[in-house]
Amino acid sequence: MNEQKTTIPEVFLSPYNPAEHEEKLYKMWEESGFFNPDVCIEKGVTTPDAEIFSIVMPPPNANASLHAGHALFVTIEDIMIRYARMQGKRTVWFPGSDHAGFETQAVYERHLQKEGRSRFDMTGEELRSEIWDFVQTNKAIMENQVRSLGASCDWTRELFTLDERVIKIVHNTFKKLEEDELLYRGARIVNWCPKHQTSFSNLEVEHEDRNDKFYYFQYGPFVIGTARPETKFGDKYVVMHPNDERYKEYKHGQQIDLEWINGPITATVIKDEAGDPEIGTGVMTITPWHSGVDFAIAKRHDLDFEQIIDWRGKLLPIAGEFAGQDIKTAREQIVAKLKEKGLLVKIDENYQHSVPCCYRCGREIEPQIKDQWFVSMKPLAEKALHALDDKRFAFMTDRDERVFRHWLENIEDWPIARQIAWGIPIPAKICTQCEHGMVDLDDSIKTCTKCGGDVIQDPDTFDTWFSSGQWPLATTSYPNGDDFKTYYPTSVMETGKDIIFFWVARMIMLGLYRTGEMPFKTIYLHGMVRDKKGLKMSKSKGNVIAPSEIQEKYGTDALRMGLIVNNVPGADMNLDSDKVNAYKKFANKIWNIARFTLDSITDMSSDAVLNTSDNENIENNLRVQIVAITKDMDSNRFDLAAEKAYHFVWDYFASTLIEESKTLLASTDSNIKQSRQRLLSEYLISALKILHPFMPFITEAIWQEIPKEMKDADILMVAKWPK
RNA sequence: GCGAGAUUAGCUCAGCUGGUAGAGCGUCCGCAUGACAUGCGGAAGGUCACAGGUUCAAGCCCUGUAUCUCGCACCA
Repeated sequence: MNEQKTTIPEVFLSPYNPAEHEEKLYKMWEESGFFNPDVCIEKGVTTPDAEIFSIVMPPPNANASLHAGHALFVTIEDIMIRYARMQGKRTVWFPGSDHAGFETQAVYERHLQKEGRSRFDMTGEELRSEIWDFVQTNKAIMENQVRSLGASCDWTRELFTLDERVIKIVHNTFKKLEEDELLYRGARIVNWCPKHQTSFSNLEVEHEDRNDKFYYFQYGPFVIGTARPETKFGDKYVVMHPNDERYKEYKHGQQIDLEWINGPITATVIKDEAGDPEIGTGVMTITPWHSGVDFAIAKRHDLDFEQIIDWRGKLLPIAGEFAGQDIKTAREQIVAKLKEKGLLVKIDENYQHSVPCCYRCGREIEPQIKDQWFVSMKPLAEKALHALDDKRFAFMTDRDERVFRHWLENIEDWPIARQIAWGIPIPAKICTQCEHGMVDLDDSIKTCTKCGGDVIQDPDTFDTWFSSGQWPLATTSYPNGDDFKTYYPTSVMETGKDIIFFWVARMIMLGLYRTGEMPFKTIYLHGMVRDKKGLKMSKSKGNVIAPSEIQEKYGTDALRMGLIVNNVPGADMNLDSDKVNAYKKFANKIWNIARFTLDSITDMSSDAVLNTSDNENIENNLRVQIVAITKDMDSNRFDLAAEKAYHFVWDYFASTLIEESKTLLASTDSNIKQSRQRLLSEYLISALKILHPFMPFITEAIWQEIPKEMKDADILMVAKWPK
């Protein structure tokens, strides 16, 4: 120990203990007001005309604790924000939380189920009110977890997706879509989940590959094939390709009497190009109410529509003796009856197909016809494609751009209503007589504008993604807010690649639609966080890693480093606690570097002159590292920047510089000694700054122990990025 | 069916515009050395999936093959 002086603060005498510092430091940051750019301007940390850097946080669902994916996005975005702030940019990060309509309701329904209750025994109002309370509690927990991760977002600008401001924008968009004739209400095929009793967009439907039986039945003179005999009761149209030579004797519109499941029927021949001669026998019957393809054929030829299966998945009276049966149990019995009647030709036991399922419960989706609000997406998608062509925004990686483009070029209209209580109500009236729907923002419509009949409030709510798609508008207070004028378009949209269509594409389309401008300039999509073996985390596998547990065990800084190093933008990454532990050790290393450095410095004045070799060291070593790391930061390669910083600090600063300093500091030549002290001081200051975006807590904890004369700011968070 | 990505040390993965392979963990040997044993010094371990090609030079570029993963779409 150096006998001359003992300025070393006592905290350094024991290893770095994250739990001791993190909460206090976050409180200090939050109370300093520097998360808020207005305060930064007021206190001279940044200037009003400084370059703008803004991010809208993907609002976590207010229905559960944070998972590893949240920890990843908070880390990446906080790195961006802290880096920008240290560069003196006018920086803001808009936090928020999402009511997550269907998701939250589904979570809450499970709670109800545990209590032996069901939402179907409650009014929408009761359900809404209970979920509201549930969400308030979870929202607070979630926000504190975001804080614990070190997120330097501006809480004074926080927003919830059910706040008035959001609802107003969403309602106005709905109205504008109607005025621009981009909104229509019509009876179309929807993806209906018989369990959740709501419709979904195509994005919410998952396809499960299955091996099922495929049945061939005699249908008059034809043999038809189907995997779903239970839908066939109403089939009275037989479709084939117009050019199929095998069936040229049959004419379009020709009627044929034949025996079918429940007795004789009259079938009509339809020639349509949707009939693929290559599949099965080239002949099919159609069920327009329960199939999108069949629906389209029926529309083209103005055919009848009949519902066979009810909203709960049970057969309707058209099924005769099978009415009331659940379709899952009815199938075999129907086949048995057809066999009895001699109409079963054969069964292919090994038919491979993929079945649409509810992404949440896995139950088979039943296509149904339902009157729904749809948004015409093609005009909106074209605007987005033009913006992409004009390079008004860019993806970090080309592959994201290709995927995005492909989706937009093949976009389908968007059903935006959900039959659930938890969400933003659709401001519309529905006629009880003619089903006509009327947009009504101010509750002024009392009778049907079409038939004069009675109207009721539309009981549905918006698809969560319809409101989330307007999130950048809401957070910045479109259209008149100062934030909108200052921070829109935002600099970067950073979110998971799994929601590129759900969210990113919708924000782009709706943002362009409302403002004519892109909601953001750069899109950074991160991959999924998996467990240490690369498996998807799931409760059933028991491999879910809760960020809070990792934080407690290794510290938040270590978690952040574990999430960022080696994590290539867009690629999935594996979270391994051994890796996080390595960064816990690194945190302790930094701690001891600071201890050694501060202990070595006897003279705090910065006027010590660097000797030639130390000066060269700064120029050829420190500066070079800073430039390299800054370059990685500027290209959003935080994985590389973090790794460089790690090696620079450990392998050079600690292993080389400090080791050689031990002899130099003992020199009797005061110039050598003082020069060395100043060199170490510069290294420490720079290292802390470089590491701060990645490891904000420990770097700030050390910064707070550094004598004022040595530093350019009281709080590291607002110190200047080194050059 | 359309499209994308992956294949590098025992494990999990980096390697940015081509120049004799890197990290973490693990393994082996040694060590109290003005901070740190959450440490220090050292070592072993890779024909960079395979086959061709371009180049003075290829893990990196081109062609093909194999295996795996993911996304989208369709299904009578």
